[in-house]
Parts: sequence; structure tokens; C-alpha cells
Amino acid sequence: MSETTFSAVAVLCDTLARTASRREKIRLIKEFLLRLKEDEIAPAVAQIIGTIFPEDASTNLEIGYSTVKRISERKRQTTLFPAPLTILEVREYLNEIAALQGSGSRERKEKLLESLLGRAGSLEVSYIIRMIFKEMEHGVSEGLMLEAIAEAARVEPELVSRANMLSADIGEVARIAILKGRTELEKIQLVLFRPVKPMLAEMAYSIDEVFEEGSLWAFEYKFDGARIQIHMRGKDVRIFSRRLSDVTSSLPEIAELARELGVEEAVLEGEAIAVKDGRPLPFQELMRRFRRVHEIDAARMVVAVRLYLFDLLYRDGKTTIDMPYTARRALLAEACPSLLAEMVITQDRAKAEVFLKRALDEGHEGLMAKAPDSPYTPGKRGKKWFKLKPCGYP
DNA sequence: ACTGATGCGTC
DNA sequence: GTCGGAC
DNA sequence: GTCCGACGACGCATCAGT
Repeated sequence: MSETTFSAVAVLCDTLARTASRREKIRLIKEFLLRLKEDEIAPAVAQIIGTIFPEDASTNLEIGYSTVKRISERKRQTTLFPAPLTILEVREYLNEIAALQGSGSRERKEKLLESLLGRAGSLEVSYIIRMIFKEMEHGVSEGLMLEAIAEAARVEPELVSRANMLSADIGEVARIAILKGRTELEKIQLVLFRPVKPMLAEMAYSIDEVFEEGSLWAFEYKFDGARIQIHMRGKDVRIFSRRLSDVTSSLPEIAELARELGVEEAVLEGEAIAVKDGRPLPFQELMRRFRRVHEIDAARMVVAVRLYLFDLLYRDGKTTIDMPYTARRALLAEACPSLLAEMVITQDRAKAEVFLKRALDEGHEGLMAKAPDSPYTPGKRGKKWFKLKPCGYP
């Protein structure tokens, strides 16, 4: 079996763009995946949905609109390679571009991209550029791709979805699902120091709106900061951002707090916010700290950062995401009583209103409302978590 | 050593 | 993060 | 209800050019 061309990916994407039906899109992708060679599955999946690199990888192309525009304005070089681009070659080009850094790297990135595009036909060029901007415009992103992978592998969509939540590498999930099947897929678990996608919340604008979806809710302050996920084994601590990048070095005082917990193994989740005199500072103040790599000590003096923890996803060898919120919360309280975000469980709307008013008075954004019996569903948005931001407030 | 252009990631 | 639109 | 695509403000990092 010969290697699959990138042209095949581009043609698939083009067909997807002209296909409205979800079912049909899924079928097209499934058929395509099943025809690929083993080592083509992961890169092809990434290329089709335009992600290119795993979500927790720090690799980046650093190619943007300006660079692409410059290349396209230059006279296109005639193709010197008679051989068509393959899926694997495109991946190699992009890996190489991402790996370049240091003096002269921008120019070399540009040249490398130019030579990649020079080897591509017009449809391929179009989709390579869409990949760079993550704007595939064919109506297929992670959700439909996961369904297609499930069909190709003949397993339940929930199993694929769960594996993807826990590994944050959809290409790898596809490879395992299709080549190894159910047993290996089920073995994908939360692994310490490999971040998982944070659970998401829906918007609500009033307490009443929340209580329409349930009678008992756990409320927490909604902090105006940045979501972080802390992985730790003893003194070994890594802090991950919402998009799973490693921000440990930017937040030394938070890493230190984690080390002092004296917890064997844990994955903790919380919010980092900038504070002064016990009051929260605007989000922009936190941004002066959040991804900083230079002069961190000086920045620490200017902007103090506080940590509020509100969830626990893993403890001493065991994943806790399937436990109800209240049970995870209890484990969290036991592991780190000092850093807990305040929480009120109630079915009383008036009590919730009082808590909301307090949150706003103290300078926070509003409340989070969480269903007490709900498991932690990484990367998912549903009616289990609400962010409650009343209109009319700043 | 400094400034501007470009790209990325947070909300 | 928000928003609207397609299914 | 869910997913997808298009959008904005802001601050920092890195590299290019002087």
C-alpha cells in the first residue's frame, strides 16, 4: 500500500465543505480514515480538523496573516518536485517550521512554508493555509471528528469522547481506536502531568434561571482570573493553563503553595487571580503575570497572585472525575483546606441571592453554580455548571 | 539597547 | 470570553 | 441542545531592523 497523498485530504475537505448533512460528513470521514496507513491516521485527523499539533504541545508555527500574504504576493515558484505531497510529508514540513527558533528563524519559517506551498496544487495550498489559521470552513471540528472516529473503530462515541478528554490528543485517540480497538481505548486514563481539558460552563443571568435546571446547587464565586490545573507528585509540581500550556515558571508562588500541601499525588483545579489588599484586581493585571517568562521576580512585587481551588481530578493513583462534585470537593478539602474557594450548597434561592450579592460586593464577577451530583466532564459544556453573571453589573 | 512588527493565548 | 446560525 | 464559525480587547514573547 502506497502512502496517501495530501491531495486526498484536500479533496476530502473540499467535499466536506460542500456537504451540509452531519451524517454524511461523518460517513465521508469514516471511509477516509479506514483507507489510511497506520502512521497516517493521527496526522490526517489533525490535518482535517486543522489542529496540526496536540493540544498540550507547546509547538507553534508562528506563521500568521502577514507572512502568508507576503508569500502569496511573491511570484509562485514552479513546482520542481514531480512527486505529490503526502500526508506525512506535510506533517514533517509543519513540524520543521514549528521547531525553528532563534535568529533568522522567521525568514527560514517563511522559506520553508513557501517551498511547501510550491509543491502543492491550488486546492492543497488552500487547505494548508486554512490549517495554519485553524479556519477549515468545512463544518467539521472536534465534535464530528470524534463521531467519525467512533464509527470507523466501531465503538461507542462516548468511549472515544472520553479518551479524547483525557488525552487531549485526538490524532492519537484515532490511531488507538482504529488500530487497537476498544480494549486499548479504555486504557486511556488521566495521567499525572498530562493535562486534561477543563470542564466548561453555560451562561446564566439570574438565580432563577439556574434553579429552573435543578433544585439543589453548589455555588462558588466566579473569579475574574485564569483557570489553572495543577499536577503534583510530592515536590514535583506543574501548572497548566486552560489551553493546556505549561505556565509553572510564571507562577512560582503558586507552585510553592502546592509543594507545601504535603500531598502525595494530586490534580487540582482552580483559578489564579491578581489581588491587592484582599480585593481582586482586573483581569488585565493578572495578564501581566500569567504567561510571563522574563523578570518574574520583579513582576511578583508589582502584582500579587492568589489561588482559589475548586476541584480535584486525581488523587494518589486514582482518577476522581467520575465521582460526584460533592465527593471530589470533600477530597479537595481534605487535601488542601487552606486554598479552598468558598462554596455554599443550597436549595434556597434567597441564600443564593445573598451569596451572589456578597461575591459582587467583594469585587468578583458573579457565581458559579454546579450540580452537586455531577461528574467532571473534561472539555464539555452542559447544564451541570453555570456561570452566573447578572446583567447590569460591571 | 531600543523599537516596531508579528504572533499567541487569556478572557 | 461573546454572539448568531445551522443542523 | 449541540456544534461550529466569526468576532473583540489586552498583554507578553520573539524576532527583525536599526
